[in-house]
Amino acid sequence: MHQRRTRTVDALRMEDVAALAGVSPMTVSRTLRDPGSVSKAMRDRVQAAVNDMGYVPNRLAGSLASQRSHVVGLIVPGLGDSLYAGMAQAIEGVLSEHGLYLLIAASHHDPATEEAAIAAFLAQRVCGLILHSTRHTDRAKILVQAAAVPTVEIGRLTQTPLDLCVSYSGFAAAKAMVMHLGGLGYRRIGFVSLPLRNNERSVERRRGYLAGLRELGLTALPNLMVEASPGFAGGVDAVVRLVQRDPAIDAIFFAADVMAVGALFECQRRGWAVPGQIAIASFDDVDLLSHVVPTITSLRIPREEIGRRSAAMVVSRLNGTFSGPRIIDLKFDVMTRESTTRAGGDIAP
Amino acid sequence: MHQRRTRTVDALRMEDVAALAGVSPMTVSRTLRDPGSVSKAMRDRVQAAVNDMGYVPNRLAGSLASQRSHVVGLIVPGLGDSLYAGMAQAIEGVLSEHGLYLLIAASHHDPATEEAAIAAFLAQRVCGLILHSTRHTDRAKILVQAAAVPTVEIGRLTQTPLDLCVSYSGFAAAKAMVMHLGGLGYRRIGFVSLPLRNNERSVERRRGYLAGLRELGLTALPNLMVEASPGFAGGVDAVVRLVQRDPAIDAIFFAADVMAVGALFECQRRGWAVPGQIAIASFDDVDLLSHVVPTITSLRIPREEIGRRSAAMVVSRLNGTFSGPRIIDLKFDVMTRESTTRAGGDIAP
DNA sequence: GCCTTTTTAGGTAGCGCTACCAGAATTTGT
DNA sequence: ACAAATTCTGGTAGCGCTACCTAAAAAGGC
Repeated sequence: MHQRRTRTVDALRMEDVAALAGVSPMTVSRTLRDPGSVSKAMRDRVQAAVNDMGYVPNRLAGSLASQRSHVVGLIVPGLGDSLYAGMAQAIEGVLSEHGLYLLIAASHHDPATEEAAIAAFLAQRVCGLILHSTRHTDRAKILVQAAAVPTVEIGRLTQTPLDLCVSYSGFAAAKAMVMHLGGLGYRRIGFVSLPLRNNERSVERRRGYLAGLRELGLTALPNLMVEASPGFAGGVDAVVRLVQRDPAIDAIFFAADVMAVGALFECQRRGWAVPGQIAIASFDDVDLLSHVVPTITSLRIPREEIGRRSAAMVVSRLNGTFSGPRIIDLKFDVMTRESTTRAGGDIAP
Repeated sequence: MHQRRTRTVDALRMEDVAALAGVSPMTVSRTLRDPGSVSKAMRDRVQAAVNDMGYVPNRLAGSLASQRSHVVGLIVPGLGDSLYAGMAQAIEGVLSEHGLYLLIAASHHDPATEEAAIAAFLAQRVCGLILHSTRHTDRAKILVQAAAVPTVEIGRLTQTPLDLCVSYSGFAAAKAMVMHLGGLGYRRIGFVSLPLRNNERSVERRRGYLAGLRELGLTALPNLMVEASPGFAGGVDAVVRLVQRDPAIDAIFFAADVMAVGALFECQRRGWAVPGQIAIASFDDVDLLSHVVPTITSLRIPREEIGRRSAAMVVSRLNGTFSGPRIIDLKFDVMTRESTTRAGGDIAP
């Protein structure tokens, strides 16, 4: 029984703590995981030894032995976008309350990248998975199903989730906004979305826009629909193109991101009155929208709640206390603000 | 040799793959980790078996056995803030190129919370640590030092890092901006910061402001310095307070976050000309600043580069290829924009 | 062709922890 | 006070992999 690999300056083991406390390693293990199952005397001795030595347990070993990990994987298109960052924040908050940690990867909207991240996370034996995307490669689906780990999809309300889903209806939201604009009297309502290719969320929102128009009895004019790149610049570009195509346009609904804000600024630069000449509405209620002048009408999406609820679902699955629907459809609100005011905005100059 | 815990529907093990491929588990292990060390014939057989079975290796076991993990821990004040999110994004990008994954926790600016996260991450045996804060509890310092894991601090340029540091000088940056404003002819320069208490970064920036004034031969007026809460609202509040205290104020330097933007909007609401009546300058060059009307002069901070460099340092330490200074002082730029134009801004109406 | 050097494959023994069972200590019932 | 029930603690055997070493196979030297 000779020892091959010589232990050098390695970290402390339970055995070391146990020796100092004068108990068996098992008692140390139990004290750390379930203090109630150990008598007070033992518990105190162990705690003292742990503190004295500065012992940090090895959860890798623990997870391997118990077949249970404390890490949840989250895959979002990217962290740079404040929308995803907000969700991640909410998720992290809930998980940390339950002693769980968050492993994060970016998919960059690419299913193949997502698949690689899923495989890597499952190799790390995550105990749960939260995926923003609802489009996955076949192998990704197989991997997730085989791993049999709680998995929540949050980017879009899908009726066929891998496992669980928490989101809102982008269709209903977009439609509601169009109806709202119609109700205010706008008739030539433009629509700006991110590129539709490979983006179910954008497609869904556009369907909502079209449905809204139909219900209002308006015809969809191809001239009034454009795709734009994300960010402020996309909005700048889109508003200019739309006004060129149809100078009589009276409202524009920007179906993603901060494009609406970029458009507003461009209107200010060009001296186009917002509202008055053009009304502007946005999706995704970022903070900025309620601070710009004029404030921008938009859809308030329950971002934080999606984060919290999805994390909570994972937690309850792990506890075995899960009950309730596998698909949760959260509500959104139309936030009416100055940018769509009809009576001719008398905003301070 | 009876088996206690019955293997139920557990995941595949290397042994299973080895059996199918007709080789030993060791060969499977080597094929997966270092394909070059295995003959082509074996390698192909193993690869085929892995693919056929959909085998996902257990990295928990691998890391335990090899004493090497593939996870880096990142602790930031919060993910919601786009500044931190941008850094996290850059870090994730570099790490994923090297087969490393990112574990994230939020400290909420609290050293005790940070300590807990550090302990948890070390328990997960992260192979590297990136900390935004440079203020740590004593125990946190001891833990990090004892773990002997590459650790980079990125929030502030400290001369006494725990291990490594990548940042820029908040002092120099703030001073440079004040000098810039002075050079443009502004004389009553206000300063707005986040609460100074427990925030070294804010304190450092204020020192830079004071040093700048001194060099300009201006006296620091307590009336011109205020603290404000983060976000747009803080800027709104601060600009109003400053103008009330000293209506002759001619410029305001907002030393954090998006406060400058909030202030700009409030000026627009109140009809205060920016620039003209008040010039506005900001810290942290977020995208928004170059899109608002007028665009806002600010300090471009190398956020992404801090992220990339810090991740790269961890990677090179792990490879053993690390060389170079332990402290990296990245440069910043003063981005001159419309909000501080002196000649009386002739920006399109 | 035979022996030495270089590859390549396999066996064994842990990595540090926890599940499970057994045995010791303590409490309770009468 | 003694047996029975109820704690509590300890030993053993893995969890699934990899480091290390040995043995076999292939390649090279004369």
